[in-house]
Formats: sequence, structure tokens, C-alpha cells
Amino acid sequence: MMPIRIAIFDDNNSIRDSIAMLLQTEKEFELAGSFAHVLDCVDDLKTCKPDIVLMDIEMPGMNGIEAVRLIKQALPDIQILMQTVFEDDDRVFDSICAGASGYILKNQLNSRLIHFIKELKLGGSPMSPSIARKVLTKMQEISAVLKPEADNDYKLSSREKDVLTCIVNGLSHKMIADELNISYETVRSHVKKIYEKLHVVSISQAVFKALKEKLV
Amino acid sequence: MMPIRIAIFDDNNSIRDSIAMLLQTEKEFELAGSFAHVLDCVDDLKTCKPDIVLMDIEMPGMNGIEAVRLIKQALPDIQILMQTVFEDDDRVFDSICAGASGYILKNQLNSRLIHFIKELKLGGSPMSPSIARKVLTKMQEISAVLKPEADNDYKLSSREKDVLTCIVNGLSHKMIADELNISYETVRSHVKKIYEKLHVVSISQAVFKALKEKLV
DNA sequence: GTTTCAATCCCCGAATTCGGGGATTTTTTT
DNA sequence: AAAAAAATCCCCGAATTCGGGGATTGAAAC
Repeated sequence: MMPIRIAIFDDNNSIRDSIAMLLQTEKEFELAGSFAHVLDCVDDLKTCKPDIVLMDIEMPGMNGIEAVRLIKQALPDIQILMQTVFEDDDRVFDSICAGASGYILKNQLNSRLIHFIKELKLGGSPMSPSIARKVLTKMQEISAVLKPEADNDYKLSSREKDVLTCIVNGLSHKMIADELNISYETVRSHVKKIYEKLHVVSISQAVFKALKEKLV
Repeated sequence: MMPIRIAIFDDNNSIRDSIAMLLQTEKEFELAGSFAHVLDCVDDLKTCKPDIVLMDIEMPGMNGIEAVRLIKQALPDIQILMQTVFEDDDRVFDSICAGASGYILKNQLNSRLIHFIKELKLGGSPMSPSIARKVLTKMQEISAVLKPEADNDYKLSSREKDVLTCIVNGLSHKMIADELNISYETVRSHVKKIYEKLHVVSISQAVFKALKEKLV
């Protein structure tokens, strides 16, 4: 059976060493490389040809997330497992979007790392429980803003929608009057009605609401 | 210690029974209810008050995904663990977007179900490995189509971004001055600089541009 | 057949926004 | 040390927006 070749990026020497030792306890694992920084990561990986990369985030020179991006661009078949102490939303999602296939926290890993690597190799995406929850929550948020947005009905008349569209596009009342061939005062009337219906009191609020709730 | 109360929705009687039996082997678990369909799920759950719901997808009358939506609307604190044989993308993502906090496949569950339920209760999101991979891949896809509007750099200073954010949120200059604890005239100065940098001449255009190009 | 509503137009006065100056202080860059 | 940029504050005058009235017409709803 082909061994699973693994490369490590972590600026902490003792962590790298202890991971290397841990990997040695599994005979199907093979340490392909161990690096303290990611400045030459693509070249490093082209040379050592691993199946899987363990990537820390905080490193001198370039951070691990940017490295993930570069690696997946150059070598898309390599699976990358983030392995870090950070669990703030930004770093988690940036890592995933950059192309990581798993994200585990460093604290409770030791015994489980072997299991996580195997899971990754089998097509899974190992994540620490709190990370997995963040990911699902994020997906729900995304779908909520991306999806329907049809429950709002402010009962704008068609003319009012015309006017609102012009407002959103940045036209002044005077320009709207010209655009729609009506008088300035008519535009004013429509605008007043729109504000009333949308429960806003200014152009900026109207534009924000119109865009946020896809009224135009 | 408070027991973990669990309700089961599955149209297959023998599966419900064997899950119930499995749960009994853990003394911290308590079966709150067991139902063959979801037609009255919200009422059922209001009565039996579980912490966690195990939800099958294929059921007579209403499917499990729609039930998840209703349950999360009415009882948002209940955590729902999908437990099904389906792993097609649509059902997986629909379930998650409907509000499920975990998604496990029925085949290899028996021994692990107890572990998954505990993980869910502790704030994790248990997923079968293949499901977790699908979720991450989906997130990467979404970010890929959502992203590529970052080529714009109007070089707004951080204070200008503060002001722009306030503007987008519908605050008047006077309110912004108050919010940021600076004088009205300072707000004016920032606004002028913002307009110059964004190449706009009015609030509406600024809000539109800020939202469209995700500057805030 | 009256009422309701959308669409059009008008006036006044107050508040807000905008453009075009200028100035000082602090921080950052060079 | 000098230059550039960021952040703060001020004034004037003009343009625009806003709130609160009102009015007319025509079409749709009751």
C-alpha cells in the first residue's frame, strides 16, 4: 500500500518535531518535509510531493492562509489541513475559502491528529467541533442573505418604484423629474410617500433599505 | 446533572425503536418523544420540550427539511441533527440552510450516534466525513462567485471608512458627529474627501457604491 | 355612486447637504 | 529632519432635501 506522504509547515521547531514523531508511530505515514516558514512553500512542495499538508497560520514572512491559496493554485491535488490555535471567524473562513480541506485546533489534537489525517485522506473534512459549528452557522447566514428576501412587501406603487430606482442610482430629485418627465414637485410627493411606506427619513436610509431588501 | 432530552422523528418504527434503545444505554440521555411523522412537529415539541431532535428526511406528508425550518422558527433553541441515508448536495444544503446543526448518514451510525449527540450538545456540529467535505467545498464555491469584487481600492482612510459606514446606515452628518465624538465640521471634511475618492457627489451615490462594491 | 387610491402638481419654511475655500495637530513616511 | 497624509476644526453661500400642509384628475374598488 502506498504510504501517505505528509508535509508540515509550522514556525515552532518543537511542535514540528513532536508532530513528526507522532507521525512515525503510524507506519502508513511518511514525513515528506518539515518547514519553518512558507516563503518557498510551492517550490518546497513541488520537491517533496506530499499528499497532505499540515499548515499553521501564524508564521514569519507570509501567513499560512496566503500560503494555502498559493499551494492550491499551483498544486490543487494536495489536501491541506489547517492546524492552529486561532478560531476567530475571519481566519477560519479565509482558510476554507483559500482551499483548506480541514481545520483543527491545536489544543486537543495530539492523539486525534492521526485520525484526522486518515479522515482527510479518505475524502472527509476533519474539523474541531466548534469550527464545524461556525461553518454551518456561516452557511445559514449566507443562505439567509442570498436567498429569497420576498417576505417584505411595502406596497410601493409602480411609479414609486420608478422613483426609488432613480434615487438608488444616485439621481437628484431634479434629475428624476427630468428622467421620468414629471415635475419636481411630483417627484417630491412620490419620495414622501416612499419614505412613509419604507419607514425611513432620508435618501441614505432609502437606498440602504432598497438595496438590502432588493426592492429595486 | 440535567439529562439531555432527545426527540426522534422517523417514519420507520423499527429504526425509532432501535434508536430509543440505544439512547437508553446512556443514562444522561432521556427520550423526550418519538414520532412517525412531522405533521404536528411544532406542537409535539412544544409538549415534549427536547434539547435535541433527531430528524429523518423522507417522511409521509411533510419532509424533514421543511419540518426543520418550522421548528427553528418556532423553537430556535432546539438543536437538530439530521440523520438520513441521503447525501445528495441539495438535501444536505437545504437541511443546513433550514437550520440543522449537524448531518450524519444512517449507515455507519449506530455506535457513533451517542458520541455525535454529545458533540452537538457541547456546541459542535457533527457531520459524517463526506458531508463535511461537501460543506467545505460548497463554501469555497460560494466564496469564489461572491468574492471577485475586491479589485477596487479607493484608499479610504480608516476614519473615512467609519464615516462611510455611518452614512450607509442612514445617519445624518450631525448624528455621525455625535456617534464618532467629533465635530460636525470634521464629518463634513471626511465626507468631502470620501466623495472625492469615490467619485460621487451625493449621499445616495455614496451609499450605492459602498454597498455595491462592499466597501463597508 | 361614492369612496379609495395612484399620479400629478404647488407652496412654505426649516433642516441638511454640498462645494470651495482655509487652518492646526498628530502620525506616518521618506 | 522634512514631507506627506490623516484627522481634526471653522466659515460662507448655494443647492438640495425634508415635513407638512393642499389640490386636481382619472381609474379602480366598494
